[in-house]
Amino acid sequence: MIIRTAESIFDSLVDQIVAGRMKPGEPLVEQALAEQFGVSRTPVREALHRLEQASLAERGARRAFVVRRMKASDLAELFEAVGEVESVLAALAAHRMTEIERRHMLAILEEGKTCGEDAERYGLINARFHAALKTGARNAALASVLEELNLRTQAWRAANFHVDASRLSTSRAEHDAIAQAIMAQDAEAARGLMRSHVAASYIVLADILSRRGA
Amino acid sequence: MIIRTAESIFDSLVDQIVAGRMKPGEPLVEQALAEQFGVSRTPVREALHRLEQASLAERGARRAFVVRRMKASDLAELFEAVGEVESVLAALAAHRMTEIERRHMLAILEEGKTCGEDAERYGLINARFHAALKTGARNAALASVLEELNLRTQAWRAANFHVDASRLSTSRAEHDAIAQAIMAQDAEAARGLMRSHVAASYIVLADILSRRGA
DNA sequence: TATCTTGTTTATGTATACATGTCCCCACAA
DNA sequence: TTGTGGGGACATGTATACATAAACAAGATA
Repeated sequence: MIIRTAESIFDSLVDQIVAGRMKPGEPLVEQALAEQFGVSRTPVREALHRLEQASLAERGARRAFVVRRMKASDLAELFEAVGEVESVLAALAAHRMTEIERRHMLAILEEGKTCGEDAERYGLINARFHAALKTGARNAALASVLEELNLRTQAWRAANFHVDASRLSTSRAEHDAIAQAIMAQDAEAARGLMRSHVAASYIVLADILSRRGA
Repeated sequence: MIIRTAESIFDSLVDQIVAGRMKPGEPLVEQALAEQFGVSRTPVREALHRLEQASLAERGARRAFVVRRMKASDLAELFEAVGEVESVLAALAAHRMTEIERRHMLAILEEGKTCGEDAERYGLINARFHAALKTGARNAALASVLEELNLRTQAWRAANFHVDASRLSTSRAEHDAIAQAIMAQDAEAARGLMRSHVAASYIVLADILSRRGA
């Protein structure tokens, strides 16, 4: 990828952080990044500020930016927030999805069953399922909020990619249950199921992290 | 206020937009604002980008920034989002507030009853009540999300300040009901009551706006 | 008359130089 | 030994000049 604009620099940095190639605490110095990307400090500077607002970077020593460090409790709060917002979207989608959207949602899940144990491919299907709910909820403000929160969680999801893999069949079953509730237009059931779904994936992730720490 | 830094420029612009002194569609030109504030374009530029991220500004003609225009449907979505997030916070707070926090919350509401018809003073009490729930929910991620959403609604709240006034006694009763649910640790009741509470204030606001439009 | 081209205007985007601020470290004195 | 003050390094903050992109208008051409 050729880097020219501030936005592409932002995207590139997000990629590197989310993919775990830049680790928490690692310094993000304007001058160094500017030379690395072959541009001046100005666009790099803008990218770093956007990173800070996305909670992917924070101020470290000497006011310099560093890749954001997160405590375990921060991660727990973040996943709780994602779970709650996704739950709301699921509940709204239960009432608001059109017939076409419902069928589309079911088709996505069917496709997910053809993935077998291919975790990477299933991950894409998973994303499409959640995207379908986001659209079906008919609320751009909540959708943007969720995207912002997800940006933060992805740093962990990527670093601990095998969470999805270990939960693959469980996750499929949970998705089916959520879809069923939505088809029945049972908003409260959809909400509760989605909350459990997100919480379950968090628990696996937290377990992996704590084993590493131990 | 003396304007020197990018952050204070941002704050100043937020104030002017939120207070309705800058109206939707009004252009925000870097050069003009720089001269007005007595600084160079650089800090103004940074402030404008932050405004865009806060959804208070958007791109208009000639790629220039303008104060964000909102359609009625956007406003409805926004209030729905606020209502849902506040509901979640209320539900979490029902389980998590300490005894001290609960007493503090009740004290705030008692103080609200001494305001009489002083809408401005009651507005402050109102803010403190919602802030107490935000703290009591013990989730910084959700709290920051709510703050961001509220930043957007305030542009309307300020312009239509008398919404609070017209609903003063009703609002008090709703707050009492929410507090009661929280004291009883009834999360689902708190959630539902809070949702209605926000929806009710939106309905009044929308009514005022549609009368103006008519 | 319609449209395509091109110049001008107006705004943002980027590069570079300089200003400011913070933290570290070490000298030096109580 | 410890506390304190100043110099220097390093990183961000700001000012200014130049580059670029998009929209509008005027004029040439079919």
